[in-house]
Amino acid sequence: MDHTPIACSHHDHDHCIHDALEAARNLCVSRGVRLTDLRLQVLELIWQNHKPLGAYTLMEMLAKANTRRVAPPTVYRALDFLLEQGLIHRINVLNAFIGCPSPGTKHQSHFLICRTCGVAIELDEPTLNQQILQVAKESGFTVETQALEVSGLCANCAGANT
Amino acid sequence: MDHTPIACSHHDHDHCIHDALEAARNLCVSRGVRLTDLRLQVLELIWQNHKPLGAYTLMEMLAKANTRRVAPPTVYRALDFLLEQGLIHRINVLNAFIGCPSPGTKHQSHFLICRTCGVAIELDEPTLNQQILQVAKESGFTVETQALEVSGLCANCAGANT
DNA sequence: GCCAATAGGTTATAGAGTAACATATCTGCC
DNA sequence: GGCAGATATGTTACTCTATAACCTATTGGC
Repeated sequence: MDHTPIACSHHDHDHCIHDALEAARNLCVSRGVRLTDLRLQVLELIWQNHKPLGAYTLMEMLAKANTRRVAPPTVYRALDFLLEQGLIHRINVLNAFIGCPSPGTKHQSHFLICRTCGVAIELDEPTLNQQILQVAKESGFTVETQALEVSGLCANCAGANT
Repeated sequence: MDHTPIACSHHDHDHCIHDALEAARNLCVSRGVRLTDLRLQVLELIWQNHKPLGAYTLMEMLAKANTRRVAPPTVYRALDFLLEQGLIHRINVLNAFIGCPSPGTKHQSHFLICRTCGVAIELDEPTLNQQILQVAKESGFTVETQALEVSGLCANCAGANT
């Protein structure tokens, strides 16, 4: 059984971007929070592809897109907002950020990360989530957040090496 | 079912330290690599408790223990060695390092991390590991390393709040 | 239109990690 | 023992990541 993830396959990525921004707008309206120009722009840049982007990379991209140059706190505040709203995830192992394809629902932040092409594939496996919660429970541990970061080679990159 | 992890219970921690250092010495001898004074000292400091320590914290501890002041590359090289030998793990979400209680065997780096007391509990759940590998396989992904970092409250800290 | 709250701008600095090169120490070999 | 090559550590400087503190601008409700 081999289900190639969207992130790894040829696809209409404009569609991904459009959907993500649309979902973000709706979510922010329904929650009564403000998706400002800056926040939207940062989210759009993050969605440029399925690869996590660092804060400083985003700063450079902002500087090119706009005339204005943005200082670190500005971009970090936008990132903090997007994280709080569950619109993006932080990939700890890369110090980088990636868009969440299903904001508004539960986020366990489970990723497969390719060390060659840099793509990060978000998993949605309730069973895995349940098992982690179960294991934690057995240790008397109260789970607040989870971060599973599996590093290796995606199907494309592993295939190219053989 | 509730198995309080060692890290969270009262225990003879000198025993933990002793065992860890003994295991490290044996492992290094059997592999023909050099567990130098510095590396041993760093490992010992990391094992002071069951809480991850940052590289700069370790530097300060080294400076206090010895007269000599150690520069970042020195401590990072020791940490790199210990990581390579599987004697410690890196906790990405904390930018910190913690001793591995079972070096020499497979390391999946699965942790429960308490945000209050800072303790990090290493899990040893082959079933969980298998499931992660299975999920990755279904996406055609070749796993090289895993990092599961579950944050929340340990049994002690959760109990103290109720 | 005013006020309080929220968002963004600015400067400076803290924290984490590494590159590049110099020196020391440890082997194995003669 | 002494030498050579490999391994380990010291040193300086720097890059990358993130935040503190303070100020200004914008927004939305009254």
